[in-house]
Amino acid sequence: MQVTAKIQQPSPRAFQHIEPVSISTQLYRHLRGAVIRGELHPGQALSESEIARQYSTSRQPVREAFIKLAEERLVIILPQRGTFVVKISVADVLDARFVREAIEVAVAQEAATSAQPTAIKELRNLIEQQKAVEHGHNEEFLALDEEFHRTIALSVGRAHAWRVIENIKAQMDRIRYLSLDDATPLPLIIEQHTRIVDGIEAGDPTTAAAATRSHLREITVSLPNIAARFPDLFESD
Amino acid sequence: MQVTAKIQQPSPRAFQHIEPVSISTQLYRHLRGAVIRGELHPGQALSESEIARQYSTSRQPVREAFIKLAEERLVIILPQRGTFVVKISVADVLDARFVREAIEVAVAQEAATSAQPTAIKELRNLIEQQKAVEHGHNEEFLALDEEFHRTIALSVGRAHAWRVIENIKAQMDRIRYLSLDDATPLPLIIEQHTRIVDGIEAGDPTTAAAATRSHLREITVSLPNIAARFPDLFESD
DNA sequence: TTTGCCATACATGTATGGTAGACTATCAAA
DNA sequence: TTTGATAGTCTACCATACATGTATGGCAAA
Repeated sequence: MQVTAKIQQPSPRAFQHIEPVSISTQLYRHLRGAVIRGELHPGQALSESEIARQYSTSRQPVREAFIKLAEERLVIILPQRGTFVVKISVADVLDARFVREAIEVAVAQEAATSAQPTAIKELRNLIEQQKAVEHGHNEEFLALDEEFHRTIALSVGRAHAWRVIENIKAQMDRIRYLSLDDATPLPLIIEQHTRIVDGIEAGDPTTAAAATRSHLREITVSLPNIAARFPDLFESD
Repeated sequence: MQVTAKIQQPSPRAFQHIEPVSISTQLYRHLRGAVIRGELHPGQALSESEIARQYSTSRQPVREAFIKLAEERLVIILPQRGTFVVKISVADVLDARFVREAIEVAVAQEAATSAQPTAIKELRNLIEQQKAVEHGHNEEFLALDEEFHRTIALSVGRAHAWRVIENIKAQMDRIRYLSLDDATPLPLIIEQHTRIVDGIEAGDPTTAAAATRSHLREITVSLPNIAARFPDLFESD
């Protein structure tokens, strides 16, 4: 007799495959990075066929990459007119920052009450790596910075929360790349990171929250200056 | 002599057009609603060609609608295998709820300090409409519920925050549609809404925050029961 | 000079055919 | 009974052609 497993649907396998990254996904990642790093300028027109030529592919994968970028508000698709890198909006960045603060503060509080020692060790380690970044290697620092924040979120199992933050960060990182040299000094950022971990390790949600809050408010200081320095890259709002 | 306006980029017009909604966008909205309402069952396979036939269009718009749904984690696209309505994951819903609480609590606090009287009037009005919903017309109530939360966010200019919540809500609403009849009683929800507005009107961020928090925690009570009642619709995690 | 029409080029949107990979059913061999 | 090979059929992915709306420059008329 056969045990008939009730297969209600041709549902996806539990096993994961080594995902073959499609062309459209590769394009998406590539273009996303270029927009965030400012290599593609806010306001610049992107052409499906032009990019298809550049990457020796057809328009379709490019088009699908555009759709994903548009979902993330990094480009805007105007039907029958063109696709453009969205200009940065001061109001939008501040709104995004607000959301990020709300989420990360909540995550920090949670971490302070339930983070494992291994996670704290990992965070300390990341801070050491941040200290070791040589002057001028800002991109390297940005990667470590992102990993720091991600580690906190994942340490308390908040993968979804991190996914949301990841999108929001894209908008904020565009600002950081504009002011790589004269933004908040790295030692100050590192000190703020240290205070956050201190709060978490001490099991003190209030301190961890406050440290996270003040850390994430740095951008509100530099943003107006940057907007004034690069008026062409910003929405006139 | 001609005044040459410096047109630096072929940037998009400031004027908005009446957007001609593309087929792929229509499909996206349609399918999104169907997934949230549970008309398309978690785990169910969707086929590009099948849906294209149903809506008398080609596969391409369907495909692009799928991509947007996948970005929202409502479907999962497995290359060369199929596209499936994602099963509901208890852990994911709880994680989404966590994020939503973080954002909406922050918004409520802000509203308590800076909401305009017209906004409060609008909120009171929405509550009255909620009271007027006849027994059994739950979909109508859900729409008013969504408008209530959106109104709070927009009253303090947090459009971006609302956009994030809108995505998150999709996951949570799938649960609500599963338990339309025996979920939290409507009068209780209305009372919670009232407490939130009371806090906002009183200019008391602490009360507004607390009211929002407990309101958004309702789902944690009903979720386990629902998951136990519809095991097929949930990820086994 | 200004205005309005129109040809042209270019944009995204849609339709369709082909390809490679993944699953299933079938059947032969052990 | 179990295993393995294979043909057939499904899928998403990509390439290409066509449809349709938009921007623009030239040119004739006012």
